[in-house]
Amino acid sequence: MDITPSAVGRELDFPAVASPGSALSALESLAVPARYKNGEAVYRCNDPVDSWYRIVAGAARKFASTADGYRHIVDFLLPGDMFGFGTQGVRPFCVEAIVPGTLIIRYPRRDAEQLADADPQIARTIREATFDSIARLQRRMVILSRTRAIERVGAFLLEMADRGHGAPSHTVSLPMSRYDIADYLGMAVETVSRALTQLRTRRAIALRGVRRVQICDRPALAPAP
Amino acid sequence: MDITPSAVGRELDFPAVASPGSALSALESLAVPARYKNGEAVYRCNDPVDSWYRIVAGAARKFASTADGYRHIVDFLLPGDMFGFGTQGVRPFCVEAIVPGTLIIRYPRRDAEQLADADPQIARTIREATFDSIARLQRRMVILSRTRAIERVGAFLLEMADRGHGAPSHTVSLPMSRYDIADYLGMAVETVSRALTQLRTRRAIALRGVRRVQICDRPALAPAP
DNA sequence: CGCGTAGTTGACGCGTGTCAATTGCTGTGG
DNA sequence: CCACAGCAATTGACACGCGTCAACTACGCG
Repeated sequence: MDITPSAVGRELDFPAVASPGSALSALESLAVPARYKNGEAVYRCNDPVDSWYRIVAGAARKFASTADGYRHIVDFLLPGDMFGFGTQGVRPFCVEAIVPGTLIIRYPRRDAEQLADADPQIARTIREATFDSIARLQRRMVILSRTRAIERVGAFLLEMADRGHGAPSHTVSLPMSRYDIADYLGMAVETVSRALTQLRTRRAIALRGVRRVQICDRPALAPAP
Repeated sequence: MDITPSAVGRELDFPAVASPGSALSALESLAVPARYKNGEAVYRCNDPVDSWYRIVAGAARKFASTADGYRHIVDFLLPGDMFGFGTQGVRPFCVEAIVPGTLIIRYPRRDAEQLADADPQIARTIREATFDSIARLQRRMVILSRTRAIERVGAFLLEMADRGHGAPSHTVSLPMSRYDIADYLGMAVETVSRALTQLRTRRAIALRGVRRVQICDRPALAPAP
């Protein structure tokens, strides 16, 4: 169910993201860190929006579930990502840790907003963080619109490779299960598995352990046939 | 696809806030209006980000095109929507008008950012609108992840109905072509057409003209089957 | 009136979802 | 330390929905 101990160690050893400038250090004075078990909820759907978050180590999934038991993962949260932004109302999604010992920092929303109001530099930092998250979302929409399963999985692997901070880009560690990947890409688990083996037989990737992928032929993963 | 991480700038769009107040009227002093013909480009991929935009009348499409001729529409821009926001880098997407005589207002970016830095109220307004934009994008991702064609089309119609400002919510006007809808939902044109006729035979919708849809059975369009 | 594009409908093959069985891995308890 | 339980992951068989190719209709414009 969990990833191998060695992989866990690597994830947890991730250094805190370098804070750009002194602006963020003011924000850091509000930080409230916490650890989460595998599957534990960071916040739930319909909870009030009273905090913003940043993930330091481990991984989490942001998802929506419909009445008919259908679940869709909107985003995977990796070390360095900020999430949970919002000003009022309630959470439209749930967030759960998917790696044991996931470390997440919480910023009380009201205090953070006061800081942003007082310091244009902080406001600008927050603005750019949300810009990043929107750019990521739009890129992902292009990926999701792809109809072919192999193209989706290939693009997903490339996305994870590019998000893997610091690590050599040709080996990707996938902290999430195949089921999570399936709910993320909007397809069946079996199709994810089949796409991976097909990519492997094409020598585009190689599996180093179940949740470690080595990218051998990067252009083969890009959608242009 | 040609959306390489390095090429992706920072861009976002969000609907105009309902309560502009005095803050936004300061922004309005920077406004530069212009009209566009059908298919005319507002800006192109890789253009520098030197302006923000707001659409007043007509409609436009924001899309990415890949080397293999594949095109994906990331967003439809309707009256009231702001778009083209970003701080640096180049445009990751193109924007084209899809209705003749589309009226779009342009805000020079540097001046607008200075306003945001000087006035926390403007910064907050932009920030909140950005959060809304993220919520909308994530909601759309849930729609796109649906595998069934009818569910996608149904959710799309509901989305357009909810975005239809002021108009009675049970009749939706679609300013875009079937091809645009197909590229937006990530499926073939024929499938869009078939889904519409199937929804029509189910008495869920009725076509009042080719691009006017009356919603008869709203729950039938909702994703729970 | 004829042309061009948008839109619809039909036929057919393939890819993907579904159901089912097997293997592999992890953590637990004897 | 081993055996077992339980889940993750893979692989196979099969039906069906969707993409593709094609033909036809509807509408607008010169």
